[in-house]
Amino acid sequence: MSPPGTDLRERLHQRGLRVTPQRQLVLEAIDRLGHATPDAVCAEVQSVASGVNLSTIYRTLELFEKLGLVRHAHLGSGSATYHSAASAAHLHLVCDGCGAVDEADIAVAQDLVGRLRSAHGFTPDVEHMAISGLCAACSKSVS
Amino acid sequence: MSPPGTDLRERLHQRGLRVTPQRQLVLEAIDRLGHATPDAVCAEVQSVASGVNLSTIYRTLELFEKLGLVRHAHLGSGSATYHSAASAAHLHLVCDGCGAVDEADIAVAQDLVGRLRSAHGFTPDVEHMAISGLCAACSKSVS
DNA sequence: CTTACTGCAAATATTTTGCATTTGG
DNA sequence: CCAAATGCAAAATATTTGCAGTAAG
Repeated sequence: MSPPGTDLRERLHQRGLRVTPQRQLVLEAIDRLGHATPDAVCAEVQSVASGVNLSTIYRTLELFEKLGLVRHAHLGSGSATYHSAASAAHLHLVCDGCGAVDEADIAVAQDLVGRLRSAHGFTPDVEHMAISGLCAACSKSVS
Repeated sequence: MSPPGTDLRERLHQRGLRVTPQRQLVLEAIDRLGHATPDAVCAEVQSVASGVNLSTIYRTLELFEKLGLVRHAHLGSGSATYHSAASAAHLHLVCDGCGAVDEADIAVAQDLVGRLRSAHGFTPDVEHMAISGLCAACSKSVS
């Protein structure tokens, strides 16, 4: 295992980009948070260091996505959330009732993926999928 | 078949709400457009009548959703899009490459729905699902 | 040194809200 | 008439951008 940050250094240097403390902080924050909106990343970063501007967070996340370090998904009406690309691929289950976000293994979508491919020629991006509905707890309270 | 607009009248009257020209125009616009953002609905309405305020469009769409006349889905990063609830239920396939929106029968998700129910106790809202990926045309151009 | 990067403030875009006026029933 | 609905303008959010100063390599 390479020490943390090594991957970031390499990917940035390859393209003639620079390793800044802000970029390292953002990447660490994402790893710690799991899923997070740009705003949440900003708050998390500021709890460690003095302060990183929100614009920089946005620009950094966009860059990281281009570099393949993070991915984003749209969970409902709010902001997009970002998560480390290193973490296992998963589906997002967003509860309309309580807003909780659960994760499901992408294997549960295998059948769907196959059907969309053959019937529509469409190649779904399962990691990016957000599925809304009602979680176990909220299903009960409705019925 | 009842004449168009009858359904709207009934549902509004039932709740002591009023039938206004704006509400009729919005419903007609949604029917004509298929899928549309609030902004697009506004433009479509204004192409027929003189003008309906955007705030009114938002308030009207929210009301219609409560009444079960329309539904909305989040297709990618942009605004939510609304469509008639009367039209057949479907999944939205959004191409990351060209932005095209295709529709798939909800039957293709039957397996996924069952798995999420049994494994997570989660009841997905298939109509609301937006699936991103690459359409047939864009898949080719990438490879 | 060179130029990529950051912070800041202003510009955009999107959706919501308060309130005076209009209007459906 | 009277409560509901609309228009308008302002507020709240979310995201992007121009630019001058800072700092990585």
